[in-house]
Amino acid sequence: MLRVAKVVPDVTGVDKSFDYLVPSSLANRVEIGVRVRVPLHGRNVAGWVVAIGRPSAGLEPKKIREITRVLGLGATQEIVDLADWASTRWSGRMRSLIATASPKTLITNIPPTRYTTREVRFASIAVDEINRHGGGLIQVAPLTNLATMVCAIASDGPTLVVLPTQSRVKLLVPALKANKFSVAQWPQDWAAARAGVDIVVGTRSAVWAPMARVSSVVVVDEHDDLLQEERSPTWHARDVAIERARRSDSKCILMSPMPSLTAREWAGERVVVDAQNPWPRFTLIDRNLDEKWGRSLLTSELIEELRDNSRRVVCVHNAKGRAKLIACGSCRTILRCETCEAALGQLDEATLDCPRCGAKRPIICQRCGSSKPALIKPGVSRLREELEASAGRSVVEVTAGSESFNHRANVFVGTEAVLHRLHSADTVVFLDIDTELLAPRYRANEIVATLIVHAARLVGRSENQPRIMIQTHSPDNELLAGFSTGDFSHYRAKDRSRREMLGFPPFGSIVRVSGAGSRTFIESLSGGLQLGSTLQTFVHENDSGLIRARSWQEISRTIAQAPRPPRSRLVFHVDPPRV
DNA sequence: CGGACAAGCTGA
DNA sequence: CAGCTTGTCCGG
Repeated sequence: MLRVAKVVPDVTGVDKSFDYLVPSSLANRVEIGVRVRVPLHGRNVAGWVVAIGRPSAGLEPKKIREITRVLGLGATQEIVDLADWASTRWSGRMRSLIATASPKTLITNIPPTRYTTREVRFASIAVDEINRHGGGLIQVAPLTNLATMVCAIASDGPTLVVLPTQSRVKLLVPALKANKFSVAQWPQDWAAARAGVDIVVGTRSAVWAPMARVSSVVVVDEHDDLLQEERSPTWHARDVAIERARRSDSKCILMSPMPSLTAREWAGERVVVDAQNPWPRFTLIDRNLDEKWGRSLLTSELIEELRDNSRRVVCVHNAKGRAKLIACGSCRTILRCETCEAALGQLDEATLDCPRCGAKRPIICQRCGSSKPALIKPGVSRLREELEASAGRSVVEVTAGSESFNHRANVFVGTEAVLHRLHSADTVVFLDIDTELLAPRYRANEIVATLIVHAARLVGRSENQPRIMIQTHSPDNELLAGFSTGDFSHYRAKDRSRREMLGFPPFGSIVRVSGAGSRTFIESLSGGLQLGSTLQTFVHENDSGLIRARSWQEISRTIAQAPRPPRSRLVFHVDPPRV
């Protein structure tokens, strides 16, 4: 019986596999996942072997060409299968997923394995408990020592650790090595990871690392949206980790000080709270109470803090992409959507509309009934000068773009980048958390939580009464209230029921469709709705649009089966971080 | 994607 | 009808 290798070409725009004969000279090197060179349409292209089997039906045997060369190692059977699942889950192409798992340079040899045997077994009560559950969610404190916990997990077998940022990878790797574990940093130590080491560590792409054996897959700060790929396919490292562990019968351990709803739903009863280090002290500042309400970001409490020369203060103000807020002209309440609480935008003279869920209502304040709106747009250009004037000491501006700045200064102001660029502070002040909180994203809450976790870590090492100050017009917001009381149960219940009602993930699935032909494509879907379908569609003016359904399976099936309009180039963003 | 090829258009 | 553009299809 004729056997062929199915090859996915490494060519953009080609989304299928092609059959090739395996010449006997290469027979011992051609296996699932390897990178090969093949003739395709008169060109020689690289690609990956994704299966070995019988030729596709209807293909004339004499048309089948031979693999030209084996270039090097790529993915493994496990990763190819996982990529196949993910390409369905996020309606994307195999190519980008397998490429993520492959080495950036040609690698042909696997070095010897380096599993160490240790006399010391690292212990952690939380890890022991999560191991008894066979994996789950560890709700850590923001300052929990990560290396200790990973050492305990890795005492149980080869471990894959996924972190949101490169800076945390760089901190963790030496700490693990210091404890005599063999560590491969992804992606630079690709060969070592593939061969087998105690711990593989990397950012989100590491979840695709081919490894000889895995006994635990750990996702650190699983709430962080950096774990999701922005471009299509919009795979999320947390979800890939869960599936990878499930398929390989290993443990998936999610860690976060502010677990996402998805993680909590997945874990169910398998939650361990590790709260050895508490959160820093939170102060909510109600901007509504300030005399110069709505104009100045400088509340009296902030000014008091700035004038205390013993404190190193970091002010966070996300100026980029900030939306205008509409407030009530008489009672000063921010006009919000009654359904989902996002800040409303103004559609025309008389109508407000919700950029998050699409609800519309006349301009009437939900609190006092006034129909007189007022626009708030806090000035940003003079913010640093204003702070400096109030503080009576120099204030340094830090942005993602600013090359160097004076680290010895003691008051800083910047966008959220300031939280990453500095290493210590006594106080972090969120000058205006509302623009984040009320942003038209269904995960706005989680993004705010991520910012506050960063802040907690920044002040974490302070010996000088670390604190986080949050200026807001919405002090009753459940999330903010949760931070100030330490009790998030109310927030979680509300967040869950709101998302369930609106059908947002994980209680439903949303796809943004863009690219040529998306309008036609979406309209054809809504035309042929079948009985029992939960599909909803919406087309924007710019021809991109949304498809929603009760599950990603229904979304995936619909996208796969629906005919593509001619000349279309559709791009799907499934369950993206922002809609 | 990018090459092949067919169909459509133009000017002599 | 050669020479060119535009659109569609297909690759093993």
